[in-house]
Parts: sequence; C-alpha cells; structure tokens
Amino acid sequence: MAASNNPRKFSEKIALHNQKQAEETAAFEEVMKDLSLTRAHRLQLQKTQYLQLGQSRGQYYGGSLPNVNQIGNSAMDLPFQTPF
Amino acid sequence: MAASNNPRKFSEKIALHNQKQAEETAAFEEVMKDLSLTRAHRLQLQKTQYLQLGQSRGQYYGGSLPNVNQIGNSAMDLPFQTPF
Amino acid sequence: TSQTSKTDDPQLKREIRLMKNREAARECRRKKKEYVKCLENRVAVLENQNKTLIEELKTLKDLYCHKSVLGKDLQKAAR
Amino acid sequence: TSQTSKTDDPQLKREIRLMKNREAARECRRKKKEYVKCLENRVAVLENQNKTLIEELKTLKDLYCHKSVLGKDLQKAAR
DNA sequence: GTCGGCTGACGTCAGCCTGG
DNA sequence: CCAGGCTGACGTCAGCCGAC
Repeated sequence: MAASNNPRKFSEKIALHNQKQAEETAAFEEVMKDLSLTRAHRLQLQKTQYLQLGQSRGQYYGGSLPNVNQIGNSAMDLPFQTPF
Repeated sequence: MAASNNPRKFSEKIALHNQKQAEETAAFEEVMKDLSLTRAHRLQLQKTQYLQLGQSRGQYYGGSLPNVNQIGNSAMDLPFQTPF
Repeated sequence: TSQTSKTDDPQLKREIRLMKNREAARECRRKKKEYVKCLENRVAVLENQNKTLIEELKTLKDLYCHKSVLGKDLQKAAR
Repeated sequence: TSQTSKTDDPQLKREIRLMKNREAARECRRKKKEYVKCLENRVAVLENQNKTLIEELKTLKDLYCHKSVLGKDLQKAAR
C-alpha cells in the first residue's frame, strides 16, 4: 500500500504533498521565468522601436505621417482585432 | 473573535475556506470564459481569413503571391518577433 | 433545608458536566474531520485550477511567440 | 519452574503494551498535526500561485486584445 | 496463520475565550 | 467576575494491514 494515492501513514501523506508541491512550484516558476523573458524582450524591442522611430520616418517620405496614437501600443499590427 | 483571519472554531474555518474557494473559482471561471471567447473569435477570424483567401487574391494581381507558409500562423504580423 | 431544586448535588453536577463534554468532544471531532476533508478537497481544486492556468499560459505564450496553435484550438473547439 | 525469562508475566506484558501504545499515540498526534499544517501551508502556496497566474493571464489577454500594457510592463521592470 | 506498528474513535482533564 | 462552550492533549481500546 506504499504506492497508493491515499496512503494510511501521515508520513507518506506529507511526503506525497511535498513532492507534488515541489513539482507544481517548479512548473510555476518555469512559466513565470518564460513570461519574464517575454516581457523583457518586449520592452527591449519597444525601446528599440522608439529610438529608431526618428530614423525610420524615411519610409513615410512623401506620404502621410504615422499614427502617433498607435505608438506605444505593443499590439498595433495584429492581424485581427479582438477587443473583448 | 468572529472576524479573525484564523478563527478558533472549526465551523468558522470551514466557512472561510468555502468563501475563499467560491471567490477564487469565480475569478478562475471568469478568466477561462474570456479565454474561450478569445479562442472562438480567433478561430472564426482564421476561418474567415481562410475562406476569403480565394477572393482577396485580387490584391496581388500583377504582383507576387502571398507567402503560403504564413497562412494558418495566427501571429504572423506581430510587430516584433519573440520566439522563446 | 436541603435545596435540590436545580443541581446542587456535586456528583450529579459532575455527571452532567462529563456528559455534556462527551457530546461536545464527539461534535468537535466530527467538525475537525470535516475541516481536514475540506482542506484536502480545496487542495485538489486549487491543484486542477493551477494546472489549467499554467497550460493556458503556455498556450498564450506560444501563440505570442509565433508557434502554430491551430491544432490545439481546433482540438478544443471540436469538443 | 515459573519461567519469567522474557515477559511471561501478563501484567508486565500489558504495561509494556500500554506504554508502547502511549508513545505511539503521541507520535501519531504529532504527525497528524504536522500533516494538517502541511495542508494549510499548501493551500496558501497554491492560493498565491493561482492569483499570480490569473493576473498574468489577464495581462496577456489584454495585451493580445490591443490594450496598452506599457504601464504595467514599465512598473514591473522598474522593481 | 500470528504479531507489532499506526491510526480511528472514545472519554477525560485542562485551558482559552466569549457572553451573561 | 465566572459559568459554559470548544478545543488541545492525553491515555486507552479496537481495528486494519503489512511483515515475519
């Protein structure tokens, strides 16, 4: 009965819960780390975009100016709009 | 002592846990509902894009063909690439 | 005179007190058992929600990182 | 002759058994208390993780829905 | 099969806390 | 203040289950 999902001894119950908690905490921190990297990368690219904005204005030469309201909106070029 | 965060009576502990669980379940289902709507909307727009692909080909008349590899990729026009 | 109107008998008072504490102890053990089951059930619920939220976060992250998510979307829309 | 080599005395055997069960009961109550505390701590941890995951999901969903997230990003990057 | 380790449930004592 | 309600901790009995 040692490998049962609901052991009888309290020691085994504690061990099972500690094991599950360790696994879940690992998965949680993994996802949070990835999200942190995504955020950092997004921020860096936003800054890059912002700093290169003065130089990239050449592509609008002879045309209309870019919509300044969309600057700073990180999802302005998404293929479809889903404003839920 | 009724409004304490760690009551002495078991009844109050059970009531507190049931209350917290109800609130957290409500917030959880709220987020999941929103994600379901986002998914559905995304799917609908993907299908619409796919069905209108034959008609919209006219905009490429006399030019190069659209990149077929990007069809079905729902995030193909994101402003920045973060392939983590 | 000896007034036995209520419970002036010390032995009777003790028996009554023991009896009440006996029943109280039974109810207390019952409530404690129910509380532990409540905790275990709450852990299970939070566990499932945690798993679901992590999976959903992975999906959204992968979606944002240009990974095709059409398969999962169609799979989830099929049911 | 009366052989009292080990524990043939019934009273002594009983006392020994009661003594062992006494200590076992103490240890059992200790472990049970530790188990309940383990459950409560696990509930608290899962609670915080779920809250964080839900907040993160809301942020990603709002980001995907064209809502400006620059403020939160800068706020989170500042600390 | 029996025997010993753990645990469920009981009754009792001691102590905390609140209502009266 | 203190009588009473709940609970923590104890020792005991009964029962389960694995090891011998």
